[in-house]
Amino acid sequence: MPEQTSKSLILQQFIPYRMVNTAKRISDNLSKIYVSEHFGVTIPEWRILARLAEDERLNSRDIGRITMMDKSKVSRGVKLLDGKGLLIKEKDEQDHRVTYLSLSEAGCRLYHELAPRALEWESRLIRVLDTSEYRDLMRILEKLDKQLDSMES
Amino acid sequence: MPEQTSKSLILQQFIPYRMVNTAKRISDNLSKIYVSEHFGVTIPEWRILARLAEDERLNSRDIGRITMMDKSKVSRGVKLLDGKGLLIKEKDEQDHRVTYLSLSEAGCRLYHELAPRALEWESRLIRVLDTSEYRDLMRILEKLDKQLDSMES
DNA sequence: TATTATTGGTTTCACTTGAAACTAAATACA
DNA sequence: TGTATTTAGTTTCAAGTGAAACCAATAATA
Repeated sequence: MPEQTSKSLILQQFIPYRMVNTAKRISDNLSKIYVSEHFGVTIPEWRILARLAEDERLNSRDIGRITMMDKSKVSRGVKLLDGKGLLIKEKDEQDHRVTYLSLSEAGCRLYHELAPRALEWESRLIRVLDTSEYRDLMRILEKLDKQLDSMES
Repeated sequence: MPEQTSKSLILQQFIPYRMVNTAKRISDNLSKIYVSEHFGVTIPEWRILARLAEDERLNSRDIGRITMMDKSKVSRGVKLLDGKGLLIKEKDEQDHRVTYLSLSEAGCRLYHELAPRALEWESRLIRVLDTSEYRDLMRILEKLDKQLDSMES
């Protein structure tokens, strides 16, 4: 009987480890753009901003669902953005629990300052991938996401 | 003059966003195995454990450098593992600042309980990728890491 | 219509995190 | 030598996090 049947775990070849490490580096580096670099926006704020730039009049719940942030995070992000006058809030007339959020003038302006820099940073990052690799990565991420859906349920 | 030259940012197609989201889901799900599932090991502890299983007699600094954890995290992880009797510590005779760490009997045993489950979880995750996609992903992660190295400097 | 369950959103609380300060030891250099 | 710098590792502190409790409003059901 072999004393150690299992294929051994080598951290450098362990997908979860690699993905998490690389993603953290990406997040840390990119976030420097909006967090420090004179914009003073947190990551949750940035996500909400970006999401509202794509779709007007979302409520917190929608934003949470779409961006995979739990409701506390969204709530705090919204509070911060609102405090800076970057949002427009509209209470739903029918359902008084929900508030629709959109970007104010200032919110739009900030977004249009930030987005090009974020895109520029991304393009510098993925410059090392050729077009097929870029498509591969997207497809792989989609597949992994789908698999996670099924593993979570 | 065009009023909006920049390619617009769509969150779902923005690599940093996608990578960070997927990696977080992976981390959250996998960590359930060792955090809760009757092992009670934190993520930093697990990383140190796994790393020491691969290489004996590392000091905290080495572990930090290799696993990309800052020294506070390593320090706390080591303290926890040591408190459970999972480590062997040896002070360097020449340099009294450094302590070499190895797995104790119990540490080895715990590792050999955990590793197969982690690998099993990984294999369930990547089951959706065909062999070429698996290789693609590894190569892409390597390229991104290398690019991050150069962007950070 | 009263009662119960559900939902959108906020807040609390215990825990984790990383930057910075710190300690102790070793090294460099005057 | 002695003084300044660097390094291994710990601790402190302020901030961020998510689970759970909570509040108010709506929907479901008796």
